[in-house]
Parts: sequence; C-alpha cells; structure tokens
Amino acid sequence: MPRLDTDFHNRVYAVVMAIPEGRVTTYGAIAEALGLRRSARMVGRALGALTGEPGIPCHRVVNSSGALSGAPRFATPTLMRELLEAEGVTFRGETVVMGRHFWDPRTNYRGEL
DNA sequence: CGGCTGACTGCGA
DNA sequence: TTCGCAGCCAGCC
Repeated sequence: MPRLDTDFHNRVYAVVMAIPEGRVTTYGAIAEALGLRRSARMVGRALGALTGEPGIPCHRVVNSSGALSGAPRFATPTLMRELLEAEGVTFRGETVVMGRHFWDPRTNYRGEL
C-alpha cells in the first residue's frame, strides 16, 4: 500500500481525480496548481506511489510535450495509451495532441491548495 | 540528521 | 529542429 497519507500525495491525488475523461494534463501544471512551480518531478514521483490505486486516472498525466513518459510504469507498456485512446484522446505519432486535450488544473481545478 | 533520487521542464547550442 | 544540461524539493534510505 503506497503512502497516500501525506499532504502532498493527497493533493496530487485530488487534482488527478479532477481531470475529466478524454482530457490530459501535465506534471508541471499539477505542480503549479499545488504551488510548487518548478517541481514537476515531485508530481511524477508522487504518481509513482499512487500508481495502481483505484480511482486515480494517472494515465491522464503526460509530460509537457504530450509524450507518455509514465507508460513504462503501467502493467504493460501500451496500457497507458490504450486507456487514453479508449477515452477518445487522439495522438500524433507517439504524442497526445495537447492543443485539443490539455486540461489546465490551474484554471479548472478549484480545491484546497 | 544528511544525502541521493526522480512518470519534468525550459533554455541554450 | 533535435539534443544536452542544470534546477527543483518532498520522500526514502
């Protein structure tokens, strides 16, 4: 059981859960939404601890280029992309079409910071 | 208690 | 346009 009891992990958990189906956001955007500004890596680190937890659509978090940098962490390397495509997310090559699916937590997520 | 690590990012070459 | 590099900071060892 991953550590889900720290404030930081709980905040990441809350933001990721708020991502709508068929939309994606980035590590950096989540970090900024939490007030960390330059610590996108922390978000990825936290997601690693949250991976596999029910109710946390961590496949909707991609890097700023739209690439699925977290794919290797899933049960199979292709699962992340399969989950996204099943929700209607479109790709151009190996990356998500960000202009069409990006969801900004700083603008849309109203939670406790 | 101190040090290393990482599902990132933006900028310079 | 693609590639490399240094910063970032909570957790875990």
